[in-house]
Amino acid sequence: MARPTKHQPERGDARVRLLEAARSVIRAKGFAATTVDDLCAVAGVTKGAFFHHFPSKEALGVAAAAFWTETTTAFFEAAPYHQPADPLDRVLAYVDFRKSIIEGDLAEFTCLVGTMVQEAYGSHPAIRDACAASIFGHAATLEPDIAAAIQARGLVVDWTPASLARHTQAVLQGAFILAKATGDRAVAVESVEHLKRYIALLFQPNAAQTAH
Amino acid sequence: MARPTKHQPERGDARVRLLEAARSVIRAKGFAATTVDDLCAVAGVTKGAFFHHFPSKEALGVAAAAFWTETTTAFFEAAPYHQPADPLDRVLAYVDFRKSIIEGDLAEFTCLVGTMVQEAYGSHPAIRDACAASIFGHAATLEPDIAAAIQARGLVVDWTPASLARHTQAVLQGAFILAKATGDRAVAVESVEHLKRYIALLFQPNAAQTAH
DNA sequence: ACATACATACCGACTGATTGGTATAAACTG
DNA sequence: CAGTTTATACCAATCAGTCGGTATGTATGT
Repeated sequence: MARPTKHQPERGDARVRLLEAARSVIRAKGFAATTVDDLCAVAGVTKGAFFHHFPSKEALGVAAAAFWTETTTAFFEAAPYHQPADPLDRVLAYVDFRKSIIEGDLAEFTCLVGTMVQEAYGSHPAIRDACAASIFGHAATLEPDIAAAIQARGLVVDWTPASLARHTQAVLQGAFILAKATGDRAVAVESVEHLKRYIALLFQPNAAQTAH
Repeated sequence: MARPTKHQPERGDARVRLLEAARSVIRAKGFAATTVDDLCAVAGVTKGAFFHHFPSKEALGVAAAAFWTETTTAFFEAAPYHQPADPLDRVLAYVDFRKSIIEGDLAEFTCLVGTMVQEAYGSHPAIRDACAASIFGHAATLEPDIAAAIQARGLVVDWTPASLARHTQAVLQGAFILAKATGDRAVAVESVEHLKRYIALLFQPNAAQTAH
């Protein structure tokens, strides 16, 4: 993957710099409003380099989603929320961890693929699929802990581990939208706290769990 | 509604048709990818008419958000979820109602202002503010019933009615994103059911409510 | 009654800037 | 040298926005 280049020793190669530029610019402006020239300027490359590495702007969108999947997967695998011995504690630690990384600028903590899929779902199926794979692939990593938490407590529930895992992602994506609307991350933190409270209540003994 | 007067011949015809076009096209393609020509074609008017009614594309975005607020406010005021005598039942009926209107095409049940604010929050502050007013104005309509439900049960809680009201909107917005990613509304319905279960658990007697 | 003056609603050809994408050559690497 | 990567110049298409013009209705003064 990484090829040694003496052409521009300090900076990474053009492809990665373009993907990093896409990650930040698209999160701030959206996919459609981001121009190829924007990305070239931020990455410090020319259009020739852009179209050498990506056949089209849409292809860059797909690659940016895949790049997002790679980097976030590594990030969450290395995160400390896997340490608790009890599976429920791991799930709650995940939510706490997600809360703790809501820091800094909006474009730094919001989700690239959640932003992109809103614009791409109708016009760019390839981007939509890459975003869906990213979101639901990440959600799937939560399922084993949720399932183990149910079993450890002998709970009988009318929902599935997969659906709760997806729900956590829905809350996060929605929290990001509200944060963008207010310009304040506090409203996002607040929703994540409601999510944590929900999970705690779900696993509380003797809770009558009926939604219908 | 109102017959066109002599002084205002066919008033609102072109303007309202453009706003209705914006409502559907922007929900399907996003704000940036929607062109003025798109809107004119769908509304059946010319560009001259567009710029007669709106000074800029951004101004149309603001007007579309205001139009969305007007129409949805009327829609929710007329909805049947206000009927139950018990305030908690009204809140749960609201969630059920939101679930029941997740029907048909994605661009028919998703939220215009939630879609727009993602693209506009950085580049178009006027649109962002109009979207924020729409989302949080709607959330605020839930607060009295939530507060009444707390009081009716003599509950002591470590969260506010306003924060729970905002959380309902976060879940809905996030549910729409997941639905756009899958192309299937089922995943959105699923999250709304988790939301309902959460609210039911919050108001269940003897629930130890601690999130921290 | 009638002309003048003005306001509103809309039309559609046009424009200057910008867009995604291409052509081709130069520069670097092994 | 051969292959890969990057630079520069360019293009056709498209974009938001402009502008002169038409049609219709209202207000006012005489």
